[in-house]
Amino acid sequence: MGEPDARTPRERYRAQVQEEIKEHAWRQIATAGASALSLNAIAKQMGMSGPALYRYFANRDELITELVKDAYRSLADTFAARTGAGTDLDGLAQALRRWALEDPQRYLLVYGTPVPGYEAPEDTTRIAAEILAHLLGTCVAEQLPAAPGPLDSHLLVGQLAEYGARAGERPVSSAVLRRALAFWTRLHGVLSLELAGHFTGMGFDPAELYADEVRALRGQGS
Amino acid sequence: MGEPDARTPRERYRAQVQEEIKEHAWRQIATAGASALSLNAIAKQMGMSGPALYRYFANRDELITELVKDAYRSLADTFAARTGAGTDLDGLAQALRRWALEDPQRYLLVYGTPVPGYEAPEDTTRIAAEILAHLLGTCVAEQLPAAPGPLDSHLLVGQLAEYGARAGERPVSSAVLRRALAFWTRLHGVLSLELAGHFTGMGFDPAELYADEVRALRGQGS
DNA sequence: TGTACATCAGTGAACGCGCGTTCACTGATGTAC
DNA sequence: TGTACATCAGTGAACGCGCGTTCACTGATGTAC
Repeated sequence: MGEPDARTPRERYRAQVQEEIKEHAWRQIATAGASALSLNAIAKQMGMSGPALYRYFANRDELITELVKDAYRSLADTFAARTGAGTDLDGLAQALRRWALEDPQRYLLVYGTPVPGYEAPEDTTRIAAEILAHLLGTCVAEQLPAAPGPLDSHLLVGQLAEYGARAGERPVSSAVLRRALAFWTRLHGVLSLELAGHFTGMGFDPAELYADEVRALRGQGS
Repeated sequence: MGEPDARTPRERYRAQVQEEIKEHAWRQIATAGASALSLNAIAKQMGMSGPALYRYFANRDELITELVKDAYRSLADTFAARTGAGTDLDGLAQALRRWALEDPQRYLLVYGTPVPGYEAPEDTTRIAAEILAHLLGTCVAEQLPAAPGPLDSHLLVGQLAEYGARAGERPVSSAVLRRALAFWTRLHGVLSLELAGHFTGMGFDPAELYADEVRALRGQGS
């Protein structure tokens, strides 16, 4: 610990306040959703005047962009930590679920209904692709049973390959790609409905449904 | 045509204006999302003053509730029309996709990220259960390959049974229930990601991914 | 058929509120000599 | 070490806006006798 901090005190302070703003933003999103995010409200909670925030973010959209990027980054890191060692799909799936339940609104901010009028900048989609690449890489490494599907996208394979999705020298067949995408969509299906509260009052445990889907994807059962 | 309308002219007029308000509301939701729905804006578009709308809806929440109910009702009817005759899962799945793409925001309003602060009243969840019951009924009728799963919810089966989910006298096993739920979550997974634009730029056709999932659910391929 | 009354749709003014954002300014912190 | 200057964080007032909602009201439409 204690590699010397190259930043000036001002820069450190600046980064710290910026972080504090984001924390309040997340707390606000957690209670009222992303569309209710208000700069003035954040400022008030921090004991500052509204305009002060414009020292740290050009406008509301830029703050949201930063939150989206942080969310993607956080999930990408979670996946990266997993794919390094054990490389099991099970672990990846459970990590995803834990990450989602840890902060539902964070999950919904990136994978839920898009904020109307907000357009994600290019670098966020790059991180999103990196996340998908981790998934694809793990699918390749685990040699999943890959049903032949018509899905064929050299474009996507090419995009994902940039992020080391190849996992060794095994080539990515379109069947594996299809499998990885199914992995994504199925888990998202259960997760998003659970987070939206669509299973409440139905008398079963969403975790079991989730586990079932993981099992089906790995080839035991359908 | 032409069964006599028991309603008075005033009632007919009232219903007509109410319908017109909803249409404008949908158009607004389609462009800016549900959280941006504004009574004043609707009134302006209709050439009325804002307060006039309070003759037709007690407040903003009641209007949203009505829209949610209409959306559920619409999907339930679509399913009902299908399950009556042919009773095939394929048709049901395609009908769902068509219904979703026909008006993406309508789909997202009921199955997307919940509007923060808005709580769905009991009768909407009843229609939602009816929709699920159609699905379960079709699963039972088609005798899907049902992998044994731990999912067991007499509560849910009981709820769904009220809406004629039993489909003849075949009992609903927990395995079939699990299958029906997977049907729902998997299709929603593909659909919601597609509607949110998460597949754009990836170079494949979401319809194929969707068709793959339907095929897998029906037992050909995994 | 005509009159008296009740019902109800719609208006316009008003209330209080919070929003994003700009602007000119003050005061503290850092930098250069 | 001390002074002169530049940088930058934060303030307070202000702008224009749209929101949901209430209220007292006008005027048209329907109902009862």
